Amino acid sequence: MSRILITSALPYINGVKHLGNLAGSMLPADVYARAMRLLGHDVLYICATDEHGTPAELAAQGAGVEVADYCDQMHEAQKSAGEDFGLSYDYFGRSSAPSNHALTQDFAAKLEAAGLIEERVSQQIYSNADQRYLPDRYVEGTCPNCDFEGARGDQCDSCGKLLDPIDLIDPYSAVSGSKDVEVRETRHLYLRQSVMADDLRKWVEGHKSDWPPLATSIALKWLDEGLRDRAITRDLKWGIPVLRDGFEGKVFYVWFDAPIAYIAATQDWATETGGDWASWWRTDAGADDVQYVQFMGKDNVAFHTLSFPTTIIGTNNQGGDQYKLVDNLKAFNWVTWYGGKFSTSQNRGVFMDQAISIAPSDYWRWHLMANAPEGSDAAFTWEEFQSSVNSDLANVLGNFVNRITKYTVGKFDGVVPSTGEAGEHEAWITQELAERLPALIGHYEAREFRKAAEQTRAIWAAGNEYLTRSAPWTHYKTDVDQAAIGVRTGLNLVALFGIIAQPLIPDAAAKILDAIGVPEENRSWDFGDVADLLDALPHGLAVTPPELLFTKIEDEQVAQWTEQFGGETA
RNA sequence: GGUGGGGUAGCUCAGCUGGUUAGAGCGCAGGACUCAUAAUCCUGAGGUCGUGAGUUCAAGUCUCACUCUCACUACCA
Repeated sequence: MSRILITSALPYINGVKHLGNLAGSMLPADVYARAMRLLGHDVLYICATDEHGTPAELAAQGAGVEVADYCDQMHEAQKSAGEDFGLSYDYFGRSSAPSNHALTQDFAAKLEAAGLIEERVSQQIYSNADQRYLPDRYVEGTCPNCDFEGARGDQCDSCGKLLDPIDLIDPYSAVSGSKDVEVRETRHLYLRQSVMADDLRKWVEGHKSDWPPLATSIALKWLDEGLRDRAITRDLKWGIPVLRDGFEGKVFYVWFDAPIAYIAATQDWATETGGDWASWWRTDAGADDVQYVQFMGKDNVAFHTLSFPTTIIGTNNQGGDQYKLVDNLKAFNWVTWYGGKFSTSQNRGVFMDQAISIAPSDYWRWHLMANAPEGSDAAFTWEEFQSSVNSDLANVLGNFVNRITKYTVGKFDGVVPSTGEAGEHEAWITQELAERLPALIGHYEAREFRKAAEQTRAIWAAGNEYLTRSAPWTHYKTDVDQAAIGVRTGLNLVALFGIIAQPLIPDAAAKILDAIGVPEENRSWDFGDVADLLDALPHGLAVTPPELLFTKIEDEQVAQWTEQFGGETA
C-alpha cells in the first residue's frame, strides 16, 4: 500500500468549466484517485476553486455583486457541478480561505528571508474611470506596428506582434471603454526565479523518464529561454494582502497563492476531518513515503514546474518546514470542439452544467477518458460521443449484462447455477483475463487513460466472445449442466465487469454490482487467482436484471444538440 | 517572430530506445448466431505514415529544409 496525494489544477472561479477543463485535469485526477483506492492505496485527492485575480473582480462587477459574494456563489456552483460528475475529492477547498491567506503570507516571509524576493518598480496602465490598474490584456488601442485599431495590450490580433501596452496608440480600457487612462509607476514584489534556474533544470531533467514529454519539454523551453523573475503581487483589492510597508492595497498574484492553496486546502481538510495534513505535505513530518501526483492542462505546466517549485525549494532552503515537490506530473493537451476552440460567445461547446442536463455523467466520463487528450489535442464531436456511448457502453457492456441476467431469470430461476464443470471455453476466458487484468492495472498506474479505457472495453468485449463460444442457449436443449457453467461464468463476468468499470463509470458500475448482489467489501481490485474470479459468486445467489443501464443516443438528439450547442458548421 | 506539441486508414487516435506483410475503435462490406438494448461473434476491404532531401544493411521512428495546425510567449488564468 502506498500513500498517494493527488491534486488537479484549480478551476478558476469565473464560471462553470467546459468539457475541456473537465477532461484535462479534474476528471483524470478523479479516475486515477478511484483506481488507486480500489488497488488499496491510501489516497488523498484535493482540489479547490482558484478565486483571485482581475477576471474574478470583473465577473463580480458584471454580475453586480461583491466579489466575495460572487465567489461564494460560484464556489458552490462549481462544487455542485463536480459532484454531478462524480468527482470524488476528499476535499474541495477555496484559494480565498483563511488558511491560504496565512500560508501564502508565511511562504512569502520565508522567501523574503531567503533573499528570493525583490522589490521593483514597473510601469502599468491605470484607468481613472475604472479606478484600477489594467493588466496588459485589458488595455486596447491602435497597434503601433500595423495601425489595427482593436489591438490588445499584450498582442495584436491583426499582425500577431507581441506588444507592450505602453506602446499602444490611443489606448483605452477594455473594461469600460474609457480613454481616460495613464501610465503610472507601481511597486511590486518579484520572485527571483532566475537564481533557481539551475536547480530547477536539474530537477526537471531528472523527470524526463517519468513525466510526459509535454511536461518536461514545456518546462525546459522556459529554462532554455532564460528564466526571468516574475512579479508576484498585483494592484488589486481582492486577494491575499501583502504584509509589507508601502504595499497597502496590494495583494499577491493569483498564481503565487493558487498552488499554495493545494496545501492550505489540505489543512482545511485536516481541520474538518481530524486528518494530519503535514504527514501528506511535509517531508519533515512524515510525508517521505507520499507519492504526489498533479494533473493539469498544458497551459498550467510552467507554473507547476517552475514558479511553484521555486516557492517550495526556496522555502525549504531556509530550513524549517520541508515541503514536498511534485513526484509525477500528468499534463494534458486540449479537448477541441470539432477541431476548433470552445467559445462561450459563439455558442460553441458544452459546459459542465449543460452537459449533465442532457446526458448522465457516466456517458461523459467514459467518452472523455476513452478519448483523453494525452498525446495531442483531441477533437470532441457529437458523432463520436454518440458512438462511444452506443457502441461501448450500451452495446458491449450494457447488452452483455442484460443478455446474461435475463437468460438467468428465464432459464435458471434467477439464481447463480451450481452445476457444470469448467472446460475449454472457461480456460480461454481465464487466459484472456490473466493477460488483460494486469495490463489494465498497469495502464492506471502509468496514468494512461486512453489505454485504460481501451483495455476495459476489450475485457467487456471478451465477455461477449466468451458467451458466443460457450453458447449456453444451444447446450440448454441437450445438456443443462453445460449451459449452467456458461451462465455461471457469464454472471461472474458481469460482476467483474462492474468491478473494473468503477473508476470510469461509477454510477453504472454500482447499478451492475447491486443487481448481481456483490457486497461493498468485495468490490476492490484485489484480484488474486483469475480462475477463482469466475466462480466467486455464491451458488444459488439471486440476481436481478438491472434497469436499462444505458439509453442509446438517437440521431435526432445529435442533430438537436448540434443545433443547440454548435457543431461542425458553427 | 521565437519555442514547444501535433500532422499515421473515411472519422477519432495507438505506434517505447530505428528491424519481418504499419495497429485499435468507430464507420463500411460479407458471413455466423438468436440468450440480449435490431444487440453479439467471425471475416474482409481501406493507409506511397504532411512534402522534399539526407544518414543507415534497415526510417512512421534519427538529421535538415519546407508546409499546415494548435498551444505558450512571462500583468488572462
